Amino acid sequence: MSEFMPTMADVAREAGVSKMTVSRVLADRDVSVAMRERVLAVIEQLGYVPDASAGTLSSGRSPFIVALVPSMSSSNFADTVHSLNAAVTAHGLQLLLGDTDYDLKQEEQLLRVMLAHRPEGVMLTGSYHTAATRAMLKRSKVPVVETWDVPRTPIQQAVGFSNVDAACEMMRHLHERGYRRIGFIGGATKLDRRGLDRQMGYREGLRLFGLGEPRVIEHGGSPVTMSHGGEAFSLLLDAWPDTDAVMCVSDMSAFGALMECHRRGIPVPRQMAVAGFGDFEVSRYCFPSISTVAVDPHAIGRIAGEMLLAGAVARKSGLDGLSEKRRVEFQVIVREST
Amino acid sequence: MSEFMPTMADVAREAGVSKMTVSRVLADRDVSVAMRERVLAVIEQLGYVPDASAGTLSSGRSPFIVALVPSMSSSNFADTVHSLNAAVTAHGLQLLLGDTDYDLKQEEQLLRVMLAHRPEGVMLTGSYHTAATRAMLKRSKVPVVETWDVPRTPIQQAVGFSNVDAACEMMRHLHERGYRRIGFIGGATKLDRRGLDRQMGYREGLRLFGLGEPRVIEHGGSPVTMSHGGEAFSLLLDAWPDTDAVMCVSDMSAFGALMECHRRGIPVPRQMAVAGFGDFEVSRYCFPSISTVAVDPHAIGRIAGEMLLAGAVARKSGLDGLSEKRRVEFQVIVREST
DNA sequence: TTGAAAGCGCTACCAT
DNA sequence: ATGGTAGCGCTTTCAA
Repeated sequence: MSEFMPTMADVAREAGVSKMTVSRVLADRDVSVAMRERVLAVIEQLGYVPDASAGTLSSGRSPFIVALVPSMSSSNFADTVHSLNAAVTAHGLQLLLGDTDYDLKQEEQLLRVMLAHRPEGVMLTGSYHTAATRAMLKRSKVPVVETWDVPRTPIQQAVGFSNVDAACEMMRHLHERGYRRIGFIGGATKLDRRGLDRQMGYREGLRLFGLGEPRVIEHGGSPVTMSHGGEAFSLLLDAWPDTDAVMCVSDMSAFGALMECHRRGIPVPRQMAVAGFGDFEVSRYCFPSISTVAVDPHAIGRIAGEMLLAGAVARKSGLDGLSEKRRVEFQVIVREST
Repeated sequence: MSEFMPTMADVAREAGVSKMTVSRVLADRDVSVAMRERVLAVIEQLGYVPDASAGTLSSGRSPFIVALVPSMSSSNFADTVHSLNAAVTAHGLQLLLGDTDYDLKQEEQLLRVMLAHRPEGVMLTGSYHTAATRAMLKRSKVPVVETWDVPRTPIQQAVGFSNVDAACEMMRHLHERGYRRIGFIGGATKLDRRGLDRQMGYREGLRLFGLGEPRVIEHGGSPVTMSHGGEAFSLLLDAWPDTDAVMCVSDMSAFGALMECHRRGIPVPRQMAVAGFGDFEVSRYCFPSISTVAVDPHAIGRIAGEMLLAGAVARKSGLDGLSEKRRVEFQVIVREST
């Protein structure tokens, strides 16, 4: 087998046509049926694969949409990415995916590398970014959508919900159920702004319903894990033994807390209520099932895709910076644990 | 603000040097300190971002490693990808990630698109692929590594373990514990070959230890979910009420089965043992904790990265097709559920 | 250490 | 419906 990698010129020569005809066949433009078949046969026979960088350079059109998430292991973000992917793939684009590990500085560096591919759009997670990140995005004129949060002043477009409000709704539910000594467990890291917003919602709920001083345990890094939840719950009980409900920053930690209750023989919800956030699979199927705040990660991904596509069209028409905010619903799902 | 996107030529002119000097500064080649600083200042001031497609086209070197996984939502694959990413990022490469949805035909189509970027390497999941996939890979001469399985005849390199053997080891454990009427629950789809291999291991275990006829429930699609597990477990009890242990194709379904036991008041493991596969977080922290087969997804990703990097070097030296198989350890982890 | 020229493989544009 | 030419922005190669 030859070491040789065929180019469009090879296909053209072999088929006895011009490069342009080959290019048109691949782009599905106007070519006669006979011609198309002849060219396709040669492509097949040679095993020709077009070179994307040449195409991009020549046309000025990139096939990429950049998507930056804090973690791919989180099913929420994985779901958002999956739907975003479906949305953009339908338009012939592909995802260039990056994993920031909950680190804004790393988000900035990743973005710098990825902008070199001149993407048609950029999806970011959250509304907190470095100044350099914002500057790069502004300068590049690329369509941008921030997700999972709705900032007061988005870079451009945004789709998400208020984590503060959502957490506060869960507090309303707990209060209505009669719980009065409610604790909160979340991560120790300042990097997870959505987690901090949820804690703010908890505090707002305390004030709103007159539930006294905060009982907050910050423990563990990002992403929040089940074991963090169990440990944090133990710390919470040490600090405030009379706690009658615990609100968790995520279903993962809620599950950890719930299992710790099992181990200690604490009946849930009779003696201790447990609330989660995110509607992860585990909270629906565990026993007792965990009350949680449900959002639709797929909707976020799908809408982000639509916004980016619209932004790409707008940019081509010379229009500047769409600026739309869209909110997705969140909903307190009451299950057995509260 | 201008609509204009600066090129290397702009930087060069502004700095009063040639394009080559700018290129060298960016590549960190030999340039005098004074010159470097002058150029970097202009780059900063202009907000210049190099164009990756031009660079790729000109140098013939792509910055991409392609990674194709059945699903990003599975934490096992997410972990593998994470480690692969760490390994290749250290060498200045970036991942082009694809999600096949457990569909070999989609794997083929994704690969076709991604080969257009002339990647330096390709990571595949599993050892089953379409003929066209194999042909493309062979022709492109790109370094390839198959993961999560160790095929008899890999396309090139492979890193993984035998799912058959691993499942059989779990059967040995169950047999030693005294269980004799063991069922198996897995997915209904033929697409998950690793799942089928695990079922084969179950059947081999039955024969090896003289445990009678198979009790197999195939239920639900890919990826396997917790709810599939609960439903399949119910079907298993309907079909073979005297079952005393259930081996599950994944920790997800094992957890579903375990929760179904809770609901039915079946004590675990006294009346029913539950075994999983994959050592997911949930199996370690649930109650009772679930015995499982642990593999190291991070090791698979890291080794895959090393193999690909080695393959890229070999290719540059004109060498052809490295062919190495590496096995990672698996281990039966005994917990409370068996 | 720096520069000039050529060319990577493709598509836009204008002809025919 | 098809072809020819120019050029995208960079790196390679060779020269100074």
